[in-house]
Amino acid sequence: MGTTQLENVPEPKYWHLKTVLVDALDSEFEVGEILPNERDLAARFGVARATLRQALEQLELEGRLQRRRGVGTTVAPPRMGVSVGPSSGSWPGATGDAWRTVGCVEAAAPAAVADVLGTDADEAVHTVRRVRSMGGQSVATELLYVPRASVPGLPGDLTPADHAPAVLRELHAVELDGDDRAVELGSARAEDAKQLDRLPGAAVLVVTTRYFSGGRVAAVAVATYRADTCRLTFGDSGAMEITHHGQERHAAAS
Amino acid sequence: MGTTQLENVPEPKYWHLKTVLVDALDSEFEVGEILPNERDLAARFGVARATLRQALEQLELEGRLQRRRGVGTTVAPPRMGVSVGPSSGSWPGATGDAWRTVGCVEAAAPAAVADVLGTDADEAVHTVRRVRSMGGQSVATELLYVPRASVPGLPGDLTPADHAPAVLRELHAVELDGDDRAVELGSARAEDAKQLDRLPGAAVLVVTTRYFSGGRVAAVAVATYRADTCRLTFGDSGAMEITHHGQERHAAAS
DNA sequence: CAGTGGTCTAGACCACTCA
DNA sequence: GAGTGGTCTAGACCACTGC
Repeated sequence: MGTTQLENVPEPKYWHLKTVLVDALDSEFEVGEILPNERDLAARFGVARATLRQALEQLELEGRLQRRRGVGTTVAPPRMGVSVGPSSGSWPGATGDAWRTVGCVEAAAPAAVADVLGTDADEAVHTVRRVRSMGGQSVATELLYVPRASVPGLPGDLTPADHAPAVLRELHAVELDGDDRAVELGSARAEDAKQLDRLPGAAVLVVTTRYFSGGRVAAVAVATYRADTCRLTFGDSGAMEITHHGQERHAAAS
Repeated sequence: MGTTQLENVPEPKYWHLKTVLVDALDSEFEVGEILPNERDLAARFGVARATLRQALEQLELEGRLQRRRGVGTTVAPPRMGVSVGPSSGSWPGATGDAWRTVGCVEAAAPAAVADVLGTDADEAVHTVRRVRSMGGQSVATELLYVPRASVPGLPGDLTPADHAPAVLRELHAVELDGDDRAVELGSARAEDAKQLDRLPGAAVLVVTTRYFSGGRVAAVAVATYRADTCRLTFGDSGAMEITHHGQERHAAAS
């Protein structure tokens, strides 16, 4: 037959929608500009709102859009480059680091963390919560787990206000042999989402850092970064520090 | 009034569903076991299929589930730890690295890449495509961009089969000053998705590596890793290499 | 209060895998 | 061809923001 198989693999509508929207974003919109609302956009493209939303969700995941309930959808600025190490041989909480301590409790760590620390699953560890801000917005939250055995000199009677500083101070007295990092995709738990100004379940990059001392894991930090707004940079080697503020975005051909 | 505000913040159904499913996964299912189909699950929980799917999607994103069209939904194994550097001062394609070269073309790089390389937007660069496998499945694809200026000794007449090896060979003759990495969230383009055995749009971790030589960026690699199955590890410092094969998963309390 | 994005429903059809 | 997940629709209501 003469059928030339023009479109045997019709791509999904939301996928095509995405490319149309990306083109529009690149050519007709400025950063911070507000898009028409979802109902209007869906009508304009002749699709159901759910389909339009599927496209918007992916674009938000890719850091191209920012949506806020009750407000609207805006064009997002390029992702920020956030340095996550190596820490050049220093403990967290060293003077001048990018984190702000917001509290500290003593409680059992999650099973996965206790596993890495080598502590018992129900053993209480110092848990310091910290927040990292850049450009006026919170980009990450962190839980730093420090077993009691790693800070033997810590006094027993501490006011809540003194707890976190004391743990960090004791930590700095320990010799740090090195550290180790892993990055994976996660979704924000309710508590983290709140501090990151996102909804629960939002995509986050989870950075797990192991701090070694005396051949053991002396502390573990689990940091969750907003995946929509952050690009994590690992400044290995003594190479130049270019901050890459490209005018263009990822726009590879399919 | 005596109303004690029992549930002023009703969490979404899909969110609650997720926690129920995670508990079930942890207690009643084995890795690789196949779940009931979506229509049955939705009926069992008394929700619409779309709502059930919203929960499954997040669990798949978190690497807890694996869904395959025409087959079913299975319980995923823990994420693989994949080492992504630092490269200990060696170029890509060194003997013994984890990648398999699948082709090489000479074409204009995406704008974002040309920006980093410092080449003209329409300047053709050598583009080597590679694939990384672990445990019998493809976990990442990579495009390595090498400007002509970085491999001046490359002969002009190359068969397609010789192209990639020749580029890598020339590269190895260049002195490598250091490298640099950034990680961000992306979604798989059609071509990458195919090689990763995922659907287009699947969540991926994009690792951008800059290779420095002579004070310039001599090459750039853009690698996309399956976000559902991979945990990227950065083995900084000479610290011990623990491969962390925890029996327990992330299970932090809300 | 009007307008926004977030959640949810109850269907339908399609693309794919495998027996 | 039966059964699976993937896409899509046309509604509805809710939670939140800001005027």
